[in-house]
Amino acid sequence: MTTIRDVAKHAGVAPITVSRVMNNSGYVSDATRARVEAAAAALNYEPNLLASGLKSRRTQTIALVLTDITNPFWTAVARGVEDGASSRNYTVIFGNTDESEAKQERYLSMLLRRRVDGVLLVPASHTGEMVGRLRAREIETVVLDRRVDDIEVDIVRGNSEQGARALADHLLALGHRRIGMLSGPADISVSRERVAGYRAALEAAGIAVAPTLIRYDAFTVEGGQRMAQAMLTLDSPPTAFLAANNFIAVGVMRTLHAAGLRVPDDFSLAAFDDLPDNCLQPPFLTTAVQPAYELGMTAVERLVARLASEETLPYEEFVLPTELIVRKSVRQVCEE
Amino acid sequence: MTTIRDVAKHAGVAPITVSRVMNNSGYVSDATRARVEAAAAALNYEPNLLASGLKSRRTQTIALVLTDITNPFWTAVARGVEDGASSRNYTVIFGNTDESEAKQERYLSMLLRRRVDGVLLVPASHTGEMVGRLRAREIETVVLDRRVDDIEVDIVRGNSEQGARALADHLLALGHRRIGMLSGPADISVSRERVAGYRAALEAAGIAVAPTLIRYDAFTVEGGQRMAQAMLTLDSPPTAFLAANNFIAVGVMRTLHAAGLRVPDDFSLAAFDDLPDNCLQPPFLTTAVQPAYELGMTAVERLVARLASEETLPYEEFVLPTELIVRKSVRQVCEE
DNA sequence: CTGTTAGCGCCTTCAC
DNA sequence: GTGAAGGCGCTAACAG
Repeated sequence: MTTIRDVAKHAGVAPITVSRVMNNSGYVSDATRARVEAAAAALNYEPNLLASGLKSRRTQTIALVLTDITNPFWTAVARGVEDGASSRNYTVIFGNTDESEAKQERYLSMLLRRRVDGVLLVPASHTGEMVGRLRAREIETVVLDRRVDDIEVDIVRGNSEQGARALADHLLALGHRRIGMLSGPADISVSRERVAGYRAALEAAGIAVAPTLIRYDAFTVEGGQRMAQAMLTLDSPPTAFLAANNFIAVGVMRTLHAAGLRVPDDFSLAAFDDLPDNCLQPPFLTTAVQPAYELGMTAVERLVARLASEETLPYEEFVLPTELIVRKSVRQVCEE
Repeated sequence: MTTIRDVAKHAGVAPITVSRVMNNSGYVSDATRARVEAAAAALNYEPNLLASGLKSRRTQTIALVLTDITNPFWTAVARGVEDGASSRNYTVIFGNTDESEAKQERYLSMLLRRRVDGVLLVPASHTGEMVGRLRAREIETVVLDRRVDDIEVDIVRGNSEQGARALADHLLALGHRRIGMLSGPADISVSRERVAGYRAALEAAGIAVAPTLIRYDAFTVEGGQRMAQAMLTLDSPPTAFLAANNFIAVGVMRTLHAAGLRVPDDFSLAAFDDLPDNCLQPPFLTTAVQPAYELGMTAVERLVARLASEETLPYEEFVLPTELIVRKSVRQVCEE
């Protein structure tokens, strides 16, 4: 494998000059630059990023630690991150935590060993501990999707409260008065914010919030099934469901379908996050769509800006809007 | 940041002894080992993988170069790769080529610079050139999903021909005689193999293969739409479609739907690759399902085995079976 | 504009 | 079982 010294010799210059040409750092005359570039090309030289990272303490690597790449929402985020990173000459390494703090812990150790420049973190817990530990090692962090307690940090997230509010307002406007709110784990900020948006809508409409109509469970199909099942057995069940994410919505649909009930004829359904648009039937579900790709892209941009900046930037929160897309899963009700 | 020397000092040993403890290499007495481990823990020591990689020439990193992580098939492969790699202490870096050789080229250069130990490659072209160049740099490669010409290499792929054959046989058994084969780009091995499976089924059934009933286009929804459209305008259109991947199937469904035609009432449809199982309606499409996760897992396993092996292993081809799942998109025809 | 020196943190080699 | 020396390939800091 050819080294910087080989190129230097071939071009008749010192290794550091080759370094300056390859990195566009410092002054090099055009003539020298040309000679070095020719030599590098002739020898098929590829700089060793391990060596340069060891010396310069910058690895041009960022990590994306998320819950599960298999969820289409996160897939889109990951694609945004990868596009943003590779166009800025960063490489992405990624890991799935499956919401497990133990797995997150294991990844963290790996990232420290690799001396990544920065981390995009979807925290498995609501504490800022992980962020603090990264910062102690001088690894910049941008938190994605969720808030964390007790620490100031850059955050890039969709506007959960506004999105949930829009969905609930939409259901209310169509006459629904008993709306079942099916949320995610209670200790994750997005779950609480989506419930908060729901509450705000009901209160603004002067409707009492019934505790039995709010449930928390996993952000999964199974979670949605459990919650829908529970609500169907209420004395006075809801006329509409507000699902806090796409998988929960699928669980609701499956539960209703299994019970011989139809959407929107028997129950209305509105959901947070879109489903993959490559499903067979034309899109049907009324949703509040977060800009997943842009979330990923924004997060890398902020991280890279922070890495490139001389002075330390103030910590900011980037809240991207959520868009209400009305399709066909909600019907108007007239009486109740 | 604490180094191996700090730990050595703290434990009263030489740096090399710490190295031996951390890597489980060479003999270390239990007492010394305990002292070193205590020191490492006390100092929060995380070995610098850049430094160790520079010296040892092994980075514990593998790359996954695929077409587009956004396709649920590839997402599942990626998850399999990540799980397999992280359990063996490898980190995965990934890149999307979007089937572009230029992008693939750019990634390759990045991977060389990072001195990755191995590459899992979904080649953007059918030539073995990329594999050869990696091998020239002593980077082990396992090709995923596709075959390449002119070079021996490990390949892990689903059995395209068998899967297509099973789908075609199924359609034939239900009485279909005119089956439209909608395949991917003609220069990708899986496209040709799926057509080959289709041909074999027809020939075994003694049915002439009509050239107008075979088309090649992109593995996308748009490709599926174009091909379906073309076949609908034939003098005698097919009664069934065989889509060579999931996106093409979606394109077919959309085209038929737009034309007011229904599946399976008006046309039958069978497809290669499943759709994400989180679509709203219960799974409907009859498919030949490749074990995507296992493909990824198998590929890492082979790569890691190759990296760990003293002698050079023979190049093998791992062909995983494809499973026919009969659902509701195909109906029986009686006459023609 | 270009070069010299030194060292990043670790592991290979060889010695004891 | 343990250690000393040296170098992996690169660049920061300082000269000139």
